[in-house]
Amino acid sequence: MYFSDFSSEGAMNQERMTKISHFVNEDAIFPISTERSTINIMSNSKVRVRFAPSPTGFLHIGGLRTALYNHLFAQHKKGDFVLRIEDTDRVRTVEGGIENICQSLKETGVIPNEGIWIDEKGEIVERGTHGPYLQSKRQKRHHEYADELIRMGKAYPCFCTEERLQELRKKQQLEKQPTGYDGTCRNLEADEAKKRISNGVPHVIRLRFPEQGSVIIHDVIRGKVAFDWKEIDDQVIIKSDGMPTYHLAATCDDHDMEISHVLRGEEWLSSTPKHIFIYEAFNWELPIFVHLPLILNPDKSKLSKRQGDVGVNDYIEKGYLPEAIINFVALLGWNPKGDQEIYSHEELAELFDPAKINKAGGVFDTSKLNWMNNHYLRALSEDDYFKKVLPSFEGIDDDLAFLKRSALLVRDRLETTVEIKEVTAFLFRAGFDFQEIPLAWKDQDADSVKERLEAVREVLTNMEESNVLNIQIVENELKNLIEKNGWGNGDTLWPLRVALSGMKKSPGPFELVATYGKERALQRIDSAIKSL
RNA sequence: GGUCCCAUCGUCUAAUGGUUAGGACGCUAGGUUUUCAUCCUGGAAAUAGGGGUUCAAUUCCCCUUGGGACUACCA
Repeated sequence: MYFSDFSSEGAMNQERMTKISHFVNEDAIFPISTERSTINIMSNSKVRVRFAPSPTGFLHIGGLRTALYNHLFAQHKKGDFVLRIEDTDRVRTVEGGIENICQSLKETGVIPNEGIWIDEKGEIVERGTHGPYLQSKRQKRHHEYADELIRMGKAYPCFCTEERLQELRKKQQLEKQPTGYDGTCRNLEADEAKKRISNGVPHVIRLRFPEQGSVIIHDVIRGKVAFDWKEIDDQVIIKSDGMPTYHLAATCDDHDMEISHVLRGEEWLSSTPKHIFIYEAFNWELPIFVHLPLILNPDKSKLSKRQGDVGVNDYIEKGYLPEAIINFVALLGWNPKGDQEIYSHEELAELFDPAKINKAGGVFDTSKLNWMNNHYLRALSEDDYFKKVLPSFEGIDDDLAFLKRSALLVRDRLETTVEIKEVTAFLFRAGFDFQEIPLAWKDQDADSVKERLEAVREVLTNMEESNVLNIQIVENELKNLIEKNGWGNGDTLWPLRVALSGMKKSPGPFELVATYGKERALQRIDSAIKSL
């Protein structure tokens, strides 16, 4: 069985198979006699998971992790990973949201094999046999399900106005009462309801939850979680504009798309009873639920803008490598055990196990991401490194070879690709102010500095260009010079380094010489000598 | 207010009914070095509190405290 290695809950599988009733004394709770729908699906042995974001904003780090875990699980199980877009909220939908979600997933390598995707031309396309995957296109189906629910007595039309409900809520809050729908339309006569509908009275459709008893959710991460029905509000499933709400749409779509495992954020845990109610009403087989711990701001609230960048594209633009982002995000809430820190996407897929996901939320703290990004930057081949980093040099200098040497010079100390411009700026500066940064080492006098720099100039002048570009040869030559004259490293190398960098702290003199090349290095040294 | 979830170094985490509670990032001290970074070697740093169960609890149970999510005709 595909769920057999959820090692945590052997019994859970048993229960899933025998399909326990979640209702207590069902007949008493559902007095309206209905035929139970029997749309049983065959037990699907293939793992099918989905990431179902709404295009109400750009893909953020939390969404990426949810998508990634779905992806890793699908890869691990050789199952399907579906991307569905939940665009049922017309007012909050953001222009370009779908494109951004697809693009961010694409750039980080979290690629679904079914559903919505973006092609090379940037066009949104749909792939797969369970479509449409744009939720708004499934409206007809959602209405069929809603009608069926009404027929079964599991849902009812509600004519309460938003204004009245808002006032009700306000009053409840003021009186410190639990907020919730007061059930005004719950027991409306069928004839009366029909009359109002045909008269065009605006209405929504609500689920009719049991008034007593409880539901138990079996969650892979959290085990059994119980809710009392009486705490749960009759949920709107069709809005007055005819659009379904998440609860109906996602549940029905998951079923229609034969989703076997629902991996989603923990914020959905408390509405899962509503979804189970729908599965039960239709006698559908439940998926396995995996509610992921939240990713948190530094103050431990749910991750949000306001407290820093959270968009995946923000991090891409800042110069974080996809491998680093994926590695970091994967380990935020899950860990394959052991002391390893660096994992490739393939390794993650190989090792991924939902049963080992943490319960507690995790703070998104970028300091480790920086370290990781530096690690991946250093692991890149030179060519790949140049591809990532050279665009930041646009318009700075025409000498490509020099730019490449400059990029290599600072590679080890780079945390993100975009900071390269700032870190290498001194290399391209016209001249330095040696009044500010002393060329002299400790209490060295000016004559000594001059002597050393002139000697270095002579050595470099007599070297072949190709040798000047070789760090090791430069080092050998200059160390010979120092030894021959009985000088100290400090009183020769410090002035040289400052002459070349104009800074107290910089890369070493040998690598600087080799980065500049003969002509540029000599220019720097000359101007330093002149300043003395 | 109600419901539900959660709790190991600052952060991400590992571990077990018996451990000097491990690793990583960050911080920090020293070494290497002309400076910085790298690199190497150290250091500080955690089981929220209180009750049980047990020979033994950080681990299992309960309570408290703290944090969080949800509480929409948003997802």
